[in-house]
Formats: sequence, C-alpha cells, structure tokens
Amino acid sequence: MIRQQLKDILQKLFPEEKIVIDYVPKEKPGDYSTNIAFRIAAQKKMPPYETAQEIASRIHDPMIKSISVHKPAFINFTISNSYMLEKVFSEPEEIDIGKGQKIMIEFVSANPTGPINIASARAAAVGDSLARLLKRTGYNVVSEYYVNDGGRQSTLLAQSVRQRIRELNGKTAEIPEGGYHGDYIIELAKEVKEKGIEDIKKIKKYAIDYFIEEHKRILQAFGVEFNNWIRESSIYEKGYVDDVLNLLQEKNLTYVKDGAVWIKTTKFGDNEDRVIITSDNRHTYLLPDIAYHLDKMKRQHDRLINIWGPDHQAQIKSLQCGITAIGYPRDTLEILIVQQVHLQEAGKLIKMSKRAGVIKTLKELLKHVPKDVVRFFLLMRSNSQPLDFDLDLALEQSDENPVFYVQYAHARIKSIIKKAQEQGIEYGGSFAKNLIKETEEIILVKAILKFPEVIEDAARNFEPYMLTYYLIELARIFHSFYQRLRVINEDKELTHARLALINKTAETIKSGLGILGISCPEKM
RNA sequence: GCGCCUGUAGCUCAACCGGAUAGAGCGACGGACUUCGAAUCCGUAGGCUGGGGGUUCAAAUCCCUUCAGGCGCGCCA
Repeated sequence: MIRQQLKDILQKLFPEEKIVIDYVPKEKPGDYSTNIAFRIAAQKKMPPYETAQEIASRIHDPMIKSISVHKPAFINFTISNSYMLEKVFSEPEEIDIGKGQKIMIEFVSANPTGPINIASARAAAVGDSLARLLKRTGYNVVSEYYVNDGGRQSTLLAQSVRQRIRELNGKTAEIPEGGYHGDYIIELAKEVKEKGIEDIKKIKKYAIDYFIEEHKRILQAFGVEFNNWIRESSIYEKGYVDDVLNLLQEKNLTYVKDGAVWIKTTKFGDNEDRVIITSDNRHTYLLPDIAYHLDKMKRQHDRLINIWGPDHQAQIKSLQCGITAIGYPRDTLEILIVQQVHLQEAGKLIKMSKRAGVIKTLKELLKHVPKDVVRFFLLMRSNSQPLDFDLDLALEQSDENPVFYVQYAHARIKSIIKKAQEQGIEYGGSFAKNLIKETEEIILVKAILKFPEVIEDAARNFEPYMLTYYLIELARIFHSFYQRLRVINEDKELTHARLALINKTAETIKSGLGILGISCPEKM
C-alpha cells in the first residue's frame, strides 16, 4: 500500500511521532499529505511553514514524483505515474493486520421463538461481511450463532404453541402473558398437532428445533453461514454455568440480598451490582451469558466480537464486568452495537413489533427484494447509524439503485472484454504501461490502488459500509472513464493497455462485492 | 432522572486519529447515444454542519451547555 510506504518513510525520520497520512482533497495538488510539520513545529516552537519546507527537503524516494508544501504546513506527495502503474498491474498484495490472531465473531443469535426480523438481517449482513473482511486482513475468523434455548422465552413459546393447538381443536386459545401471537405460531402448531406431540417439553424441543432450522435456511438463502451453532443448553451440559458460579464465589464476588444472589460487577466499573440467581432460584440471563463467554475463551480465541442490537446496549457493561470478574482481560470482548432498521415504503415508516404479530421478516423481504440488494442496502450505513430501508428504491431495478450501478460497471467491463475477444484482439502478458496517461485513466488507477487501503480502514473500524461507499465511487470513476475514452480503438498497443486496466477494475469490483457477500454477474 | 445513539443541501447520507474551498446520490433544471452496454455520462442550482460558549495553528469532528428525535435502564431474554 502506497499510504503505508509513505508512513514508513516518515516514521524513519520521526521514530517518536505518530505518522498520519491523509488523502489530499479534490482540486489540490498531490495525492497524499501529512500533517507532521504541524506537530514538529509546535514541539520545537518553529514557524510551521518553514518547518514543513525543511522536512520536505529531507524526503526522497523513487515513488515520489514531487513534494509540495502548502499554506499552514501541509506536506503533499505526488506519486509518480510509472510507480502507480507498476503497482496497479502487479499481484494484489496481502493485507495482514490480524497476524493470524484467532478472532470470534458472534452475531444474529436471534431467539428461536420466531422468524428472523430485519434488524437481525442487518446484523447478519454486517457480521458476515465483517467476517469476510477480517479473514481478508489476516485474521483467523470463527463465526458463531448462539441459540438461546434455555430461559423463559422458550417456555412461553411452547405454551403459546400449545394454546394454538387448543385453538385448532376448536377451543379458545389463551396465549400467556408475554407469549407469542404471530401467525407463524399457528403454522408451527399445525405441524406439532400433526405429529401428535402433546408433552410440553417435547413441544418446546420441537419448536426450538423448528426455528433453528428455519433460521439456518433463511440465513443460507441470505448468503450467511456460521461455523458454529452453539446452544445455551450445551453450556449448562458442560457445567460451565456452575463453574462460573463457583469461581465467583471463590473469589468472593457474590453475595446474597433479598433472597437473590448478586454479582459484584460494581467492582469492575458497573453502575450497580446484578442479580445472577433470582429469589425463586432461577438464573438470570447474565449467568449463562458469562458462562458462554467463558466457553468462547476456553476455545482459545484471542479476541471476541459480538454484534448486538441497540436494545441490548445496557447489558454491555454487565457482561464485560462479568468476564473481567472471572479473570479475563477487559478488552478481550468487544461489543458492536448495530442500530435499528426502519422499513420505509412510499416514504412511510412501517412499524415493527414482534408481539403484535405484524413483523416484517427477512424471509418476506427476500421474497420481494433480491438478496444482493438487501445486503447492499443493509451495508450502506455505519453501524452506529440507524438505517432507513427504502423498499421502493430497493425494488427499483434501474438508475437509482446503487447495487445495480456497481454491478453494471462490472458487467460493462466484461462486455467490452468479450467484444475485444470477438474481434480477435489479444491481451494479457506484457504491454506498454506508460501508454496510460490520460487524466481519467490515472484517476482510475488511483482508485484501484486505494482498494487495499479501504479494506484496511474498514477492517480496523469494523465497518463494512466503508467498502460499500468505495465500490460506488470506483464504479462512478469507471463509468466516467468509459464515457470519455474508448477502450477498443485503432491503437493496438493502447487498446491492450486499457483492456488490462479495465480488467483490473473489474477484478477489484468483484473482490469488493465478494467481501460484502454480493454477487457480481458478468451480464445483467 | 440516568446511560447509549443521532442531528450536515429539499430528501437519504459521506467526510478515515481534529486538517486545506464540508462531498455524493436522489429530487429540480439544462445538455450528451451513426461508435466498446444511456441500468451511463457532463453541467447548473442548493450549506451559519440544530443553537450558544470553549480548547487549538486548524473544529462537522474534542470539551461544556442547551434544544430536538430514537433506543435502553427488571429478581425478562
């Protein structure tokens, strides 16, 4: 990466300093810039501009065509075209920021009590892309889905199903307080009734298995597959819940109050202590959750990432304090909050509520909108940003839809290459790189070279949307190039060079879309 | 009351650890297909970055304050 190379050069001059390399704003001379002169000038109480000039005069490298100093004290680097061309046509470089670290990313983990909703779909898109992104940047990635099959929710589910069976038998259904009302429960009840299952425990097991299978199927259709599906019950079976409890007691980190057992999370920075065993002797979610993370850590992961919805925000601290309490470093676990999704149709918001039974599920959405479009749309915002999913725009198969815009650029390139081949134009192998010198060509070259840098930024920030934005930009640059310059032209050598350039563009788009989990058709 | 997120062009959003004249898309207006895919491109208009203070050579970005919206805050998960 050019950015990294510049960084290294400056780092040698200023070993103590943190080097920052920025892109130069449009219309400004140069490609990259650094603010190092500001810092040095401030430290040595020297005039900034002169300091910048002095520093600039000390930098020499073959890849740098020229260095200029601007206004307060920016140092701008212009990279030589020949260097960029050499670079852009060489093998794509490996990016290794993970250094083989084993990282687990847990996401979706929707309760097996109903279909996957659109909020979870966003988590699925983000988590899956993040997994691909981290793999690409040198991490050893494991993806995991945690199935909450313990707890009270699953009992309520079983009871709700049983009531629906009563209803099917001509009696009135009395859905329990906090139970599940959705129509999907009726479908499930029909199945359970047909199988003649009556025992409540068996209904529960059947219902949970039913939803797990359902989730697996629908996520697969969405292009998301997990390495592991871990059930809460398996954590109990391994005895980890008891282990955690014992460990906490040994460390004197629990106490009894009002008949309940509390964990002293305040010792680790929580706002208040938390209950882990209720006065009627049930575990709260926190205890098995800590145990589950103990399990994750026992499996030798260097880092853990969880992707949660905003409604779980309050639990972050408790869980982090909890795993600190059992002796793991605090920064082992990072929890990313992915904000909610609002479904929009004809400018109107559609409210989602599981309880009321009017859910917009991923399954329903995929019936109307292609997988690629759904994924792309869900990856267009930073995690912390709430997202409006515009159904009308998503259904639009034309100019407004950014997915097609990007895919179209790729298809267009493939079409040109095909055309060239039909005309018997050979390309591949060596060619005169220096024929590429038009403004639009160079802009395209720079955009392609930026790709690994974007990958790095996206991976470091855990933000796949950065890549989404980049791909739109790259497509735009290509379309613009296409409009101005002909790839297939009278000049055989130039045609050869341009074919190689657009082919590189297509490879980059394909690679980027691949990380987003979006297909990249050759024709559309 | 407390915690987290958000407030940028008419709309939806960018702006990487604080950097240069705050950028795109949509919408509006005006142009470009005898030629490699017009699902495209080019141009014009549109901004006191919610308000007010502060820190800094430099603030949309950091701090304080205020206003507005969203989501949480259980011996539920």
